[in-house]
Amino acid sequence: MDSARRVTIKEVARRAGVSYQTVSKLLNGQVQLAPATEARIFEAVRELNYRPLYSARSLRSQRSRTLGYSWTPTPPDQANQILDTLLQSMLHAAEAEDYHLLCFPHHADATRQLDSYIRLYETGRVDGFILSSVEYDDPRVIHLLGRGVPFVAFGRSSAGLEFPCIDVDGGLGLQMAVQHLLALGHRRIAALAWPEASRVGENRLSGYLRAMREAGIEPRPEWVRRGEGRVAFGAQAAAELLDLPAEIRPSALVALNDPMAIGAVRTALRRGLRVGQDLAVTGFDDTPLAHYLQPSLTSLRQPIWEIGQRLICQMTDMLKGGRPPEPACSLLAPELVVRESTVPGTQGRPEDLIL
Amino acid sequence: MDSARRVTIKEVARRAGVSYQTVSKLLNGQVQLAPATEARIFEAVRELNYRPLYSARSLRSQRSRTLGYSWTPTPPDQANQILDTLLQSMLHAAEAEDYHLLCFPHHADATRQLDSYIRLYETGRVDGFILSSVEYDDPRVIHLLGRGVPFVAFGRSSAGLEFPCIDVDGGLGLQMAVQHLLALGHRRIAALAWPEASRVGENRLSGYLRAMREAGIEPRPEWVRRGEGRVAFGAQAAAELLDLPAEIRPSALVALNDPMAIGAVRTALRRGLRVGQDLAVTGFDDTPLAHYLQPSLTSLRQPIWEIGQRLICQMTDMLKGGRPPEPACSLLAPELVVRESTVPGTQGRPEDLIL
DNA sequence: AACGTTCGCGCGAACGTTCGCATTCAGTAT
DNA sequence: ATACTGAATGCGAACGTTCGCGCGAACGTT
Repeated sequence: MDSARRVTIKEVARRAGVSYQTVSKLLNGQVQLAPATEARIFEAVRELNYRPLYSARSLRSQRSRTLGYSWTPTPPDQANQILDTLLQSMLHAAEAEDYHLLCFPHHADATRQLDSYIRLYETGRVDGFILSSVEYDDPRVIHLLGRGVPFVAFGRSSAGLEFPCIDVDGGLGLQMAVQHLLALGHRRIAALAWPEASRVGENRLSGYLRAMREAGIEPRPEWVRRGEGRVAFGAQAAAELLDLPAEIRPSALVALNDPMAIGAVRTALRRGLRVGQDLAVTGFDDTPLAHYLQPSLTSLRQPIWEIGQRLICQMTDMLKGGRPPEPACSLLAPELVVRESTVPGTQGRPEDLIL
Repeated sequence: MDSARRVTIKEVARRAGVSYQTVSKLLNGQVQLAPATEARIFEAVRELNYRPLYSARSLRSQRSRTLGYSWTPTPPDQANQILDTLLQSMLHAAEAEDYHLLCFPHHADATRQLDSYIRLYETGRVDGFILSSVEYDDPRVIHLLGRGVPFVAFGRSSAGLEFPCIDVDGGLGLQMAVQHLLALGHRRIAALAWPEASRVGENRLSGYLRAMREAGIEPRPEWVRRGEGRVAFGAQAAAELLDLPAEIRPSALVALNDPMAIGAVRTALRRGLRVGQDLAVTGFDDTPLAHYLQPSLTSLRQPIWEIGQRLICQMTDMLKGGRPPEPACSLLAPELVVRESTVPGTQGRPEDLIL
């Protein structure tokens, strides 16, 4: 029963009356054959249900048509809506390019983690890697660059290192948020930001400053509050902002992430303010929750699907051309999702609302 | 620069002064060598930084040491906290067994999806599959069983098909929830259930009935409400239950999933009831949200990490033994996570609470 | 008629490993 | 001495494919 011998390319060739190398070349599109022979071969392939053996192709061609991917796991008490979408989009893009994704576990120990990358590459299991959660001076980036291992990263690293990557243009995102608020008539717009050490944070904040200045408004120092990006800080910072004298009290605020925005909304509600009218609020990241909150939260959605597509395509392009990794970093625009926290009565599915 | 020629096993052998086949056997643990030779070989391996080429091993040994995994994506507006944990746990278990996971995209078209599975197996890219989201008479199960392709499933299928699988004992979970409520003194306990067509639902519900009867309480028909497992239904069903005459009005209810439990909590709060005292509520699945709600929700957590481990180990065991897939289905107990919706003042991180 | 050129296909040789026996050699029993 | 044993290593042969080159025939061109 298990004696189902594997169908090899030679059997196909014999049945089609050609040499097996010819079959190989036809299937790899490396040669133009007489229509008759071509048909005979395809028919033989179909009849025998021939499938080329992966390991044999890989051994001979010295390519695995496989990319490695590993990610830092999310703590179980908070969901990662990114991962699912990103993986699916990468998998689909990879399939279209006839590539596959090999996933391997994350290790907290950097040496161990690095060893996983190196081993996969040196054993020829993968042709390259997709990196995510890239940190400043990420050791993976340093070592992979050093060994000439092809990779594409989701997220930029520090200025010193140059490598191909895809990232979301956070500055543009905040610019969009501010312009949205300006269009609604707001003039006194504040920002809830991270500490200055954060590159992503400074990048996003710069978009706020830029948009304000472009509108001819010099953002006051009091309007920029910095702290850790959690709900509690957002609530407290919003309280301080609302306590400012009326002539400089913000009527709107942009937060660099959703939790801070949620905190700000809570403060406003507690003070009996109408969110979206007395105080408009925007977040960043578009937490799945943002949709279900009361009021629902205007936020900036990262184009995850497109990011996945680009990561894979950039990678396969690199492998195709055999070009050295070009340090081009593509920036993608986030999408402003307008909801009730800036325009009341916009939408929401109140029947399924959480609390 | 790219002329870094691959180090082969023959070079290692030459340097160690043995035949290359001996090196192979030593590295695969198939032979006992004289300590001196063994040391020489290991040293040569280290000095040359030799790594066996994956495709060559795989070609010769006819094994890929790789498992395929595909999953149905979650709609982007709701997060899937399972996926991340399950993947990581499977990846770690696989690594321990020297296996890898090859992920491939989901296709809505069943034929296309099936073709992905078959192709991966027939090209020798994978030795077997891990299946999740198994449906009734799942076509994947039918075809894989028919072709003798090894696989292990997360979740049982219909009674007609027998195959190796891991599942969570939902009945036991509800039994635990009910026993928890009984221990708190509740006697009139209702259940929010799914329509009868659901196998998972009937399984969970049976645990409710069993626990009640074991406690000498015959559950009244009015106490079992069936509907789609959403927040809205939970809210409505809870309202109906709370409108029952005092002598049969429930003081506690178990929901077969978290959204229904959340709906019930909302109804209770709107009526000014103290949740956890006037009405105790339990959910199922332990949504990440359950932790952050006000009041936080008592729920049943699926042992995802252990499920991943078991899936992989059962799979590798099967491949090791070459045994035919034994249709044993392991059931794992969920964990009851007690929070404020049954025992007020238990915990919660109010400072980070959403709304 | 002799000469390139292109087309269609074939041939030998890898690719780097593991498999299954065969062989050697020392030690022990006959 | 001879034959037997087991431990330590070697040897040839796959595994199924792609690579690179070559060769004959058909085709137009001088």
